[in-house]
Amino acid sequence: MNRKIGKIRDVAKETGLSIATISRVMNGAKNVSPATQERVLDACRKLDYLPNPAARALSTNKSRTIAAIIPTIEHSVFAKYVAAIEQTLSERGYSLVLAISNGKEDLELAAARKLLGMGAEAFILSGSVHSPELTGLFARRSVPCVYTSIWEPHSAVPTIGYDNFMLASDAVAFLANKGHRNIAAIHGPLNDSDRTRARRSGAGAAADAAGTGGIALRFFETSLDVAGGKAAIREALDVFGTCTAALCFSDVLALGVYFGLSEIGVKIPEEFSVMGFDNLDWSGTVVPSLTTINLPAREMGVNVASQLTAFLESGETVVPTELAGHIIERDSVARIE
Amino acid sequence: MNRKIGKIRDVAKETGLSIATISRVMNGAKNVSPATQERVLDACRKLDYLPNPAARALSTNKSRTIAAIIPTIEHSVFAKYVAAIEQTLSERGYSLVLAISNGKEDLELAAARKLLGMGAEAFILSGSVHSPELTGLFARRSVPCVYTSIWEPHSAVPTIGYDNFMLASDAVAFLANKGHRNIAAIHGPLNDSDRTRARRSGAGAAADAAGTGGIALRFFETSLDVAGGKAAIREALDVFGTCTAALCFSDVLALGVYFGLSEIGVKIPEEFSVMGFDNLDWSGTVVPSLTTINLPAREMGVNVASQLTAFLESGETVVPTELAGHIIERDSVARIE
DNA sequence: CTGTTAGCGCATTCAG
DNA sequence: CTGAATGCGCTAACAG
Repeated sequence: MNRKIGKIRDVAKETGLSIATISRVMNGAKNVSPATQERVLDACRKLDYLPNPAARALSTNKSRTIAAIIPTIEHSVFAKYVAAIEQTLSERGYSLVLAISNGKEDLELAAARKLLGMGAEAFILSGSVHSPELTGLFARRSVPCVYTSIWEPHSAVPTIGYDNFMLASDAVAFLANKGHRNIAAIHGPLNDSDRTRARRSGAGAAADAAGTGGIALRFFETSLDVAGGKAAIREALDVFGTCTAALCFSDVLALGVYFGLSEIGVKIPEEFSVMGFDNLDWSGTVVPSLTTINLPAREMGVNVASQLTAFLESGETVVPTELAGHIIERDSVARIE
Repeated sequence: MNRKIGKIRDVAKETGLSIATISRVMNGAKNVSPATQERVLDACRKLDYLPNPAARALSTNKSRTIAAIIPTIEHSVFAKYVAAIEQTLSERGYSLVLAISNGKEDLELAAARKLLGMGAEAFILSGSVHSPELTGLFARRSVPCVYTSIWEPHSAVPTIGYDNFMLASDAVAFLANKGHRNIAAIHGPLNDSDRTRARRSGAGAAADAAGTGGIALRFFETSLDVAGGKAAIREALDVFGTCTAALCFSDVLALGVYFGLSEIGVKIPEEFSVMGFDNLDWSGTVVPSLTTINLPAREMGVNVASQLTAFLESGETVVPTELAGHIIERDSVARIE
């Protein structure tokens, strides 16, 4: 019991007003005379009073806290995304509680329970695959929730994100259009990510669409980091020597491919083409600059945060939103015959 | 007012017990018969009851929430650090509220106010330079707080981290020992980071210690990203053509240097040596592998989180802790004459 | 424009 | 081992 910190009554006493008035100015109610308003504000500063958040939350049934559970925050587009969420939430007077699931459903569920038990008013998840208990929990308590990094218009839960299937498909088409017929697709663990699975399906579909005698596409699963990319390209070259291009489902993997290739003296793009996914901040700086797919990480963060707060504030229903991703053509993919 | 969610009274009614008993089992009190305990737990599951965090916080005056304000979460060692904090806090039943300051004192202060007003029980900051209002605020309310990423044994606020001055100094000594006499030190914005300033001082001190005719060290300030590193090495080569090595105060900058050098066909380490700082996960994978300084980001996160929760739980005072960083010698630095 | 009053949901004495 | 009563600090009607 910290007796040092001022409560609303102390401010009331100090100003000779009632606690109701204090509460009013703390909440920006309009029906307070400017004079008393000033008086109250002064007293607050003097006593360095801050409303007790728990009491306020108990009264209003609102915590002004939103939870995000993300697969990882390290080496990836998620960092950018989280930063955007935090900023936007912050501007609107909300806080972000963060949990990391490592892509595991059980960890995600546990985190969600904890965060709920911590007062989170809404949840931001990644992807559309979650444990049934989780979705049940949210449904029963009618906790607003949105799935991000994906675009699934028919999902029961609103999605805000990009179409991974289509984007990967576009990437393959792009490569095909440049003359590449044998493509190694390098991706992270399938188990942990429905986004990766969608991208894989999309790439496969595009390859199939090219018809017989069309595109040979082989997949290489690896760890989602630079070392993974490096190992994968080595393997790809080994077992799929005819491939002329690598499509990496993350720029991080592409960076690994760069170094794997550099190590064995293969020149990009003259001898081998590389394409990424994410458009991380350094992708235009590497040499050669990386042709990749821009994912609207920042917009996505801003969008979810805005919509969720708007819903919480005024009940505006969250509208599923597709954010465009697009190919950024730079120098790492060559046209070949 | 969500009338769907169960309150403690509903559970009491359901089990025919009193709310006090329910409260007891929810809090793991020992003085409850195993039988009733079971009964209560069943009812909780059935009604899918979760204690209201605000009410609980109001009663106990504890929110089980810890705030971290970090300069950035993108492209850097901070992501790893934050992940470690989150995991550790999570294991101990605490939540992490995150705010990003971009290294600006005013943003940091604003964030702190918000987080305090949100119920954060303790704060994790980076570096030792903070606005006086901030420190005053914490002091008056006696909010536990620790400074991280630095080591300053005499600081009034406990620090948990590494000695940036010493580490940078060691790095210069290491390079000098390899025969380098003209070194370009590349770093991010000085204004935003006392860690950077400490590293700069340390590097300078080491150079001076080498005495007259010793080390020529020139500093290049740039943006803290890959592009910044690339631009800086170009400038360094331009105005300090005699330098034979670049000491980068972040691996991210070193990566930029790699590409800047690659672009103009300068070979590492044969023609130019590069040293980093951070030991990011990819630093051993790049080609050539990067000689850098390992910063104990993960340990630091675990340490702060553990100590802070221990303090909140049982009042164990936070003990300032120096975490060792050390040089990881790999292939990017050559010995020269 | 300002004051009074009644809970918000739970932890916690204190009895029994 | 269990129940009844009190109050945490604040917001939100409702009065005036």
